Amino acid sequence: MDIWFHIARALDEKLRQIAATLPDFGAAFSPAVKPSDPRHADFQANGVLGWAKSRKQNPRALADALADALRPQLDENLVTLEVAGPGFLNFKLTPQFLLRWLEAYRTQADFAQAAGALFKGRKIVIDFPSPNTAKQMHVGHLRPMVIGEAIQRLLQFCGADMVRDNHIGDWGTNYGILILGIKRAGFDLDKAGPDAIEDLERLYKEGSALTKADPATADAARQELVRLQQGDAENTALWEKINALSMKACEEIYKKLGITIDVTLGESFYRDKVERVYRELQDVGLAEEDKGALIVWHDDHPRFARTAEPSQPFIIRKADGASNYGSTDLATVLYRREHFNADEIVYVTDGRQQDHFQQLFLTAQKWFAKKGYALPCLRHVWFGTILGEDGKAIKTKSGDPVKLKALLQEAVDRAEKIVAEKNPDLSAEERAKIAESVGVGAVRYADLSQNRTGDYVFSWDKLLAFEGNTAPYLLYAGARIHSILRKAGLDADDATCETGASAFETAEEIALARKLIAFPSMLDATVEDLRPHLLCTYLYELAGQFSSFYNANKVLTENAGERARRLVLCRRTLTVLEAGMRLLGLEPLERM
RNA sequence: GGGGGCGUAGCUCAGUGGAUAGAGCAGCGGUUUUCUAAACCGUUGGUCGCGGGUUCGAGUCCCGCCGCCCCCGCCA
Repeated sequence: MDIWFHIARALDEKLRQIAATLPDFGAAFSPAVKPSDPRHADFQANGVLGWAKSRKQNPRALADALADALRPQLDENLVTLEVAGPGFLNFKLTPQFLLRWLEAYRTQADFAQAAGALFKGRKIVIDFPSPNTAKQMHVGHLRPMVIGEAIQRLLQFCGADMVRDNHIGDWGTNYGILILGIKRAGFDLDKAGPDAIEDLERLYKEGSALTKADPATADAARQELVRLQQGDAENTALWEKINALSMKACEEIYKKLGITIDVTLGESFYRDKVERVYRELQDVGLAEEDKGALIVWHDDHPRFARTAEPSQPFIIRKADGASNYGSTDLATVLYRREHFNADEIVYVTDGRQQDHFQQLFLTAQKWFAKKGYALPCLRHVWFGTILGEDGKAIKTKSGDPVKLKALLQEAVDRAEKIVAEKNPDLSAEERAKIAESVGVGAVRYADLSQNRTGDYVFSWDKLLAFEGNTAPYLLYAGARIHSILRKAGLDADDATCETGASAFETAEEIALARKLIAFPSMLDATVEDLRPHLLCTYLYELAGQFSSFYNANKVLTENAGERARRLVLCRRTLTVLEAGMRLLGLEPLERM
């Protein structure tokens, strides 16, 4: 019998094959194998119940028949099968199976190779973090960065060929407002100091307030944008300087958060590519002029049809002739298809843009179909909003949101204090490194560990928590394993210490081993809907199982077989824990 | 009005139609001459917003309400 990497999938496949040969089942039967509550089994198949019901047969009898047919193919020294309750098939893995699995899949490379079959060779362009430039990053910018980075790492781990494209907002209305503000204030960008980004932000904020209060100013700002988009020399020069300043500020944050970016092709990159969009969409009869704007209706859609009330057209060119994000996003889909040969495009943005992306995807779909272009799979991976104390989205207009730079610095400072207290013997250099990993990791993990579709209220305590389901808890478990290996004088890469392992015996050993073999099923679930918090939950539970094991079972004992098998558990926990943490963007530590 | 999200322990949140709904924090009580106590163990705490329905089985699916947040023509 093989030691399958993906146990649930293998059992599911076996049950399907057997069922196809049985008179009461057939090829249409779906076993529905999934990880089980460990109180009952390791994996369970529930498919028999629904199948029996729809055929008005006794589920228990059918389950027995299926189990009896499969059992001869299973080595009972490795996996046992029982029928329980109304007709659950319960698979229990023996301690021997657990050990053999952990011996078969040792290194991060083994795991990556096994997982890499999922998206083998698939070209995926991921659009993140894509901020609007010319503003300093605040806590509201945290989510697209940390969620996007985790997702791109997950997809790559699963074998995808990634292009990380930072689609910055460098061509929109915000530039009109900012350019107007700079001109009116007589602000000289060449003489700007190191905090120039703060000045720009102030000018933008003032300008933004003015445009809301005064229609004439709003119009003036739009005119500045039109002039920029038409290539006006003065505005272009200003635009370039603003960009340079804001890119510099962003890159500092990207570096701190370990954000991977391959190309930065912002909206401005598509300024000479939107004409083709206007032309082709009109040629194929998708776009039409309405009140001076160019718009697309989707009459086959209940909300985006021209007859819908209220109407919600997809605007791809504004009445003043300027492009908007409809135009640039369409041009971007085409470019990603033609230039990057994308099989799939993943957009990581705020959930408030769901309508926009639905309209974008519908439009691209019809446009590509009419022109005979191959349509990439388009996915919108959206996330909830970080809210201010007032329960409203954090925005510049609602006061001064906490700057991301300051938040991260505060996190690192707090972590450093704790490191100094817990481990005073460390060098200043190592203390700083640990504080960086713990502090930044805590902020990032606090965001990632929540279901991405929910909103949450910003709070220092939440983002700077160091206890419970947090990054430091995971980092600490890893550091302890390194500590054991150090104590035993073992090289982390040398597996010879695992030789001669005896079968797992204690409840803690078995619980930890079971958690480890659940990694592939967890990865499936995480990648299916791209929900990093499932990985967080898993790692937290894994670290918890390890901590219980560590406290109850001494690893470095005199009994050679016991010591070897516990080292297998330690080393495999380290492999999975560190691989998982890196997928989330956390930097594992050897001591803390 | 239409669409989306959220509502689970005092607080913050997990929960793939499956067996007795779980964590953390807070509270209470323990564990260290032994591989890092940033830890571990025990314990208190529940009308899963309300009402129907589907199902062998519903926190989970469907319908109707209630509450909060977000989006709905020239912002992105």
